[in-house]
Amino acid sequence: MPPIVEIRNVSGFVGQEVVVQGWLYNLRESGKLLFPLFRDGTGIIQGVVVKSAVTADVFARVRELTQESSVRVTGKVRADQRALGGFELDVSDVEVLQLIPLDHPYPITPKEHGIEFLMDHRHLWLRSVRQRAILGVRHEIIKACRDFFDERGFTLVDTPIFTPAACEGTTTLFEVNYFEDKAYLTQSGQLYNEAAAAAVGKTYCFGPTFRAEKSKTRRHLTEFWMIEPEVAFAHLDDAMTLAEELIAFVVERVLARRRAELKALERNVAPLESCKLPFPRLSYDDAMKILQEKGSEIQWGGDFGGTDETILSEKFDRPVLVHRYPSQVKAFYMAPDPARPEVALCVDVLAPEGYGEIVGGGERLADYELLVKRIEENQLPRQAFEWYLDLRRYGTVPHAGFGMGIERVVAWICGLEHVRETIPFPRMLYRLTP
RNA sequence: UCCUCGGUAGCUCAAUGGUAGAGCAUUCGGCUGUUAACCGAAGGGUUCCAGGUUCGAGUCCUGGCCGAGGAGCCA
Repeated sequence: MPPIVEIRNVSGFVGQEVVVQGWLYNLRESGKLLFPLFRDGTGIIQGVVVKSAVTADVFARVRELTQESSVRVTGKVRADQRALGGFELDVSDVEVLQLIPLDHPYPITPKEHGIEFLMDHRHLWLRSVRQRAILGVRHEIIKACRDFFDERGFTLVDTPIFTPAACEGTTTLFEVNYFEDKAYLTQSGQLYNEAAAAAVGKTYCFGPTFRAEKSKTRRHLTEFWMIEPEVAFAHLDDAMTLAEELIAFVVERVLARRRAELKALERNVAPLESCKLPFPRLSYDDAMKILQEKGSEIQWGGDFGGTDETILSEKFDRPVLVHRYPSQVKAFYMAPDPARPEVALCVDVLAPEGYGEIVGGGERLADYELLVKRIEENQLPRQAFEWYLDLRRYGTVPHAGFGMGIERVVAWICGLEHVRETIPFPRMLYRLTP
């Protein structure tokens, strides 16, 4: 039996008989010729079936193949200028694993579809060229993040998904029954990261996070993945440097290894290629001046809206770091600036091209008394945070970190309109299936 | 939660209150190099649901369901 070959590897088998296992992507016909397109998850290759060269049985089997029917195809690989990938398969035999019947055909045709239809068929939509490209870039981004931290001596410490209380107290949590108790799905691993940082020095976690906010925009999911580093003895500037180096590393990695996917997505790579270090840094105060000059209604003390973020990011050709927001708009655990206690030692990174905030973080409040005060001011249940206060009772040190939302990074790097395409099975305000 | 828009063939969409249509997909026929193939023919409808107005409703009115875009909030 000829070797089973992945389509992406056929170039090494020119002139040889191989077996390709996959699905029928499309079928064109011209008289006594059939041009079936096969895909196997690694690529697409066009088969050629000449009526006079195969048995009537093989010809008939290929001719009646329906879209996405599963097959095992035997044929000889041939280089051909006319073929899309440069290679074709001269089919000699086809084993049909499943012929999808005509009375319930594969629903996603190679033509246009609306978003509701596609989202309802997300489990099948993933098979399309475009979605596969996005999955590939997402994989590369996650791998790059992990490599970045691993190469710098960080230890991955997983944080829990069931949590007893709000991490930040500001956003809405998903509540679940936990035997006789209530539990909440995590909205950030950060508080646990701070414990881990005191254990291993440099840590990061990577996992799903949940927000029960009724946000309905192109930037929001109710379940999304976040990578969160936390470093003991680090200050705001260290966190900012770490964040910009991470982003630059990820972009460079995708450009180096996923050009084909970016091309399939018709992504203009010029804006990505300009993402060189260092990134511009802007204080909240300076950002405010820019926004007010541009006619924004925003007043000092308020957080930026989506339009404000777009105005700011359009001023630069690479991500911009905005630091020292007013404490009142930031979480209780943010350290105040000793020089100006009304602002927090925090940073947001805004992606270019209007993609908005991809990173949020900063220096944490290390002082026990101040942290107690902030917990009380925010009317958070003190008891739930006793373990967190322990971190300030037993050898507290300055420390800083941030969280980076993977889906927004994928959307930006791929140049997508909406984050719903960046995650295999998006969970949104009005979308829980499939 | 609020604002705006939408729901008609498998899909994408048309249709002054007056016979429900097109393109694509599907099936059949034609073509020995097709590239979202092309050419010809055919089949395909509970117009989201429930009421109401009208001689007559896909179209107008009321309520509901579902979805999309945006706002606020966030990554």
